[in-house]
Amino acid sequence: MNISWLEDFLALAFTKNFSRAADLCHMTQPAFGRRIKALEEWLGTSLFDRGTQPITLTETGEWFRKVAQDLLAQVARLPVEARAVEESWATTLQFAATHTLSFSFMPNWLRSLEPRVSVGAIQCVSDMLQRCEALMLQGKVQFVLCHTHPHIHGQLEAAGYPSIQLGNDIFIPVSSADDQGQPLHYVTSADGGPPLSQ
Amino acid sequence: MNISWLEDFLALAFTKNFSRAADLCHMTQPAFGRRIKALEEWLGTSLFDRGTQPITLTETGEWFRKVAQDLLAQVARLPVEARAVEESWATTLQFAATHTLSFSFMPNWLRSLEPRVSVGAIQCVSDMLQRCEALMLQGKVQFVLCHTHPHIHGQLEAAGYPSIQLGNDIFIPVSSADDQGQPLHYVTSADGGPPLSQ
DNA sequence: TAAAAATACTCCATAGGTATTTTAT
DNA sequence: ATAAAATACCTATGGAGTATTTTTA
Repeated sequence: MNISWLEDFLALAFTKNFSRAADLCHMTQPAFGRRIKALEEWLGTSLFDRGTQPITLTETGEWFRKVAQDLLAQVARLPVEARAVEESWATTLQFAATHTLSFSFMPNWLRSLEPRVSVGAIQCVSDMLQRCEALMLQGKVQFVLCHTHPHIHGQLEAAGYPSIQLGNDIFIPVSSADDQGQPLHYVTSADGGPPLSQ
Repeated sequence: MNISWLEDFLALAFTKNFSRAADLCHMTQPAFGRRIKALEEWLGTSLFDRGTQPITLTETGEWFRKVAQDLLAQVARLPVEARAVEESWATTLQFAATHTLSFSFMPNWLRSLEPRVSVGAIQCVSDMLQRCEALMLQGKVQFVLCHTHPHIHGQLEAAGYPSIQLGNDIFIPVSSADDQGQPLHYVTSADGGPPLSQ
């Protein structure tokens, strides 16, 4: 099956004339005829009655009209929707946190931020420390929330990811440097409470 | 866009390995890689993160998984549905009748048949005599219900379509001869009332 | 008889294959 | 060091074009 066969079909259903429809589809009449035939063979039914002049749609053809329109519309929407999904994802802040912190510290912390900063969509994966670290290094999350841990500390700092003390032994490593190596997102712990900015 | 790109995508989303997926799709790895790239370019978003081993689906890719499955299922249904439409159409008796008869004689006649014969689906076009005649000759209807008219009488009989007296000046020409020239459908007007058979 | 669709045949562009390089763990 | 993806280049097949025949009204 070829999606463009559906456009061919609609053109022919509209003009009821192979030559004219072929023009609309920027093709020659024989090429166009072959494509319609291919569609009919794939469907296993004939869509047009060639025994009349002008040609007429069979009952199946009449049914297929709506089907083809719907399918084409759906397909045309895909690139638009895909970009929308990507966009909405790009504008949500990605956090990774250890299981404990994601249930204890994080909800309270986010709630405490709200009065002072407008926090948009936030996605938080809760996982083992090791996995959080991997997500950060893969660029899948912009922030990791975890207890101090010499191992990560060292590895991330060495990889050029600064990390910031939040309170007690909780800190947030920062990732997503831009092309010039400047961090795009960061967290400060100024004046006893951490505003979030982008 | 190419429908088969969706199958490629699903294979890759499943195996998370270009070479393995290429095998599943009976292709070489470079060809397969190009097709995935083509799909991503058409969508305007990347679906896989190549910077990891094994590769991972992006968020958009995760979304596209369901979309691709749905679309493929829809497309796969088309040939089945098309045949169903054709089949149901083929088993309904096609009538054409003049406007007057379709409103006066025909309803009563059909009702009178019911007790004696099982009449399946029936489709009746109501139109001018001339158009009914055309439908019959085009094979779009199996029966025409009309008042006697020397012109049609002669033309149809000459074309090998027998016609049967129903009552008064109403008669039914019979069409749809099979390959051997035998009429497939016929109407008898035996013993004062016409049973319908196929 | 004229207009349109089907057929026969040729040719070329695109899509796939092979060989190799690059990349990530 | 190894397994996997990307790149470069070549090849071949499917699909489009041209010329012609067949059909329908």
